[in-house]
Amino acid sequence: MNYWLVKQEPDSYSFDDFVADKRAAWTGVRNYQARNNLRAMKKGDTALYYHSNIGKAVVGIAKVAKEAYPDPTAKEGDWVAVDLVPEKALKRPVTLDEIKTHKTLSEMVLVKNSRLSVQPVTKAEFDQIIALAK
DNA sequence: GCCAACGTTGGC
DNA sequence: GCCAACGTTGGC
Repeated sequence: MNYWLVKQEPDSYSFDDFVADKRAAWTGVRNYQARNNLRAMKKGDTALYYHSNIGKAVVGIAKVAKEAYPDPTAKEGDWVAVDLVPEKALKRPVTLDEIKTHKTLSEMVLVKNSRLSVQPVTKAEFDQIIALAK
């Protein structure tokens, strides 16, 4: 089981929207690194849901419901999408500020390469985020 | 709203 | 194949 972090601007698709939909096709990724991460996702993997720009916090947890398939929104090029389902909202969002101040989390891709929209997360990082959310 | 960081594009 | 120019992202 692997851990991931997906990023979304709450203005365009918040975690609440996601929960209301019960399932989302994660389409529109047009970055090679992010695409490779999508490809590496396995059904049942866990992903943190991060709100960029507004909030700047991890707000929820999602599960991979369907592994990578060709992105239907891509007219050309070799792009993929996955399907995600919401698992649960965190009791308390874990903000980017907090993440930066924690030693275990300061090496996260989120901090090092903030622009990557689909990123791997280590188990240690994941566990720490969950602990902080309580 | 600004701007730094990064990725992509295109001229050479 | 290099690198300058450009566009986009996202933190501030």
